[in-house]
Amino acid sequence: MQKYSGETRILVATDCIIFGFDGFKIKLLVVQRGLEPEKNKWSLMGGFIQPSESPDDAANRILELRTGLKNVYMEQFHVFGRPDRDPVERTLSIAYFALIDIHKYEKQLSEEYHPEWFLLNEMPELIFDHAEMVKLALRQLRYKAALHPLLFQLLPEKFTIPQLQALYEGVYQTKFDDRNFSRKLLSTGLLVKLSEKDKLSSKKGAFYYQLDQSHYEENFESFLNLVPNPEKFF
Amino acid sequence: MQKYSGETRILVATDCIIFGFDGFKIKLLVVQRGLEPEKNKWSLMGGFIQPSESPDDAANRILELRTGLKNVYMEQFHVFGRPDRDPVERTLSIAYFALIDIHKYEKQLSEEYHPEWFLLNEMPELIFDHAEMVKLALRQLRYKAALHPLLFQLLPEKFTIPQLQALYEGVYQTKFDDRNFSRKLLSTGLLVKLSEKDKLSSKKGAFYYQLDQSHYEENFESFLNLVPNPEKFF
DNA sequence: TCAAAAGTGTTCCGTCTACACCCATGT
DNA sequence: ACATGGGTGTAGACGGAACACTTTTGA
Repeated sequence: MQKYSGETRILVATDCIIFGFDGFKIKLLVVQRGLEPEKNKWSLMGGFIQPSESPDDAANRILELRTGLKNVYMEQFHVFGRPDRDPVERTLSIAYFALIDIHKYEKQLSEEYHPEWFLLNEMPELIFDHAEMVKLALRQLRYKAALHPLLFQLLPEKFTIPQLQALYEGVYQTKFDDRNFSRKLLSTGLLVKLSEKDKLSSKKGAFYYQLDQSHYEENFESFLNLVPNPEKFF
Repeated sequence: MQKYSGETRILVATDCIIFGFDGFKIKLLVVQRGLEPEKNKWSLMGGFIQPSESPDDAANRILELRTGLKNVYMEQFHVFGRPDRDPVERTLSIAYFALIDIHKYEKQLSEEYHPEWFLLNEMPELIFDHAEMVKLALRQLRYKAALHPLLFQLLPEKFTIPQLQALYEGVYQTKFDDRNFSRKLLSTGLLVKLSEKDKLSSKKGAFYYQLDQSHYEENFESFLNLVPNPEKFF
């Protein structure tokens, strides 16, 4: 079978937006770009799709190549395609995003491209339209996290309710009522209480919980209401 | 500035999934494919992105080219990129979807590619992975329509509440309680009651309403609850 | 004993559901 | 008069918001 003739083929890249939580703040992972133009400037982890790989495969390969991170669940969320978004040559970019527990992946991070975590409001200037991508990804994150039990994934195996609350407060840049938050959270039935307590952040100590994995998977699409008035944040 | 060397460029298409409502049922618009392979088989409206157009522009151009439809608000929703999805040559497809009032666009439809509306459960076989695209788009439609005032757009300027309910019931393939539906709907404040009644479908007659346009625009992102237990439908 | 953080109880209120019932009108 | 579909009223369950209060323990 012959090819489609007379049509223009285009470079297609994927860019990965990786949000992480270190227990206190939400951060974004960026690397130093390895090729001209804009070499050594801060950039999302990006690269070109190869002839025989799917966009999902490309995103995973590129993330590992640039940072060393493996087995991160990323979701495709938008194609950026302004014809002039890359000054060198027209390039479409399929953007992916993910959320991770920074400590859990700490050891995997390779130094080759100098990956670095930045606080959202201390982000350096990013190349091309990457700042716009981050903005849209954050919006998407807030949207999904307001409706579904998504942020639970950013925490270590065992975590306390105040930690999870800090995470939500980080994502939405606001404060929630501790008392209602914990009650709502427990009422979801997604958590299993452990006997151990975390005594570091308070005198009373907060019980550790872990995800009820099977419950979590079957309720992943269910609607939560941990964030009051979510539309306020979009 | 030179080009990126050593990278493979890929064909990129857009495909448009157009859902329509004729007052009774939800339908999908498809055309007969104009080129080999699979020429004359049923297909979504698709075509290749040109060098200097954005994906959004391409989707609009292609929709008009294939069907004659102009000024349809479409939303990008997913990239389909399995390397072998097009047997001729690797092609990525950026899928767009939209919802329209069939009657409103009836006159614009051009006959060149034999566009035709099919009921969702009477769809012919579609080429490539187009059936999968439709399935995902329908899921997306149900998701968004359960949360936001989206379906209102599918109706003519003036419409009755039972008509709107029939539309929701078509999208979710189920029945809602008429009494609660109309009360919830009115409580959104998005509708303006007209003095005229539609007497065709009942003896008592149902009042016509129209969208309160300014309200609608500012509340487009607000959350509705016209669909009980929406997670049931995903 | 006091301070600090975790977490529970309680009250108020608005919203959803289910369903009885009333309304308007063509036949 | 009565059948038909359009719509309102109402009672009970439920869940969220606000906030007083109790619990635990280190200093």
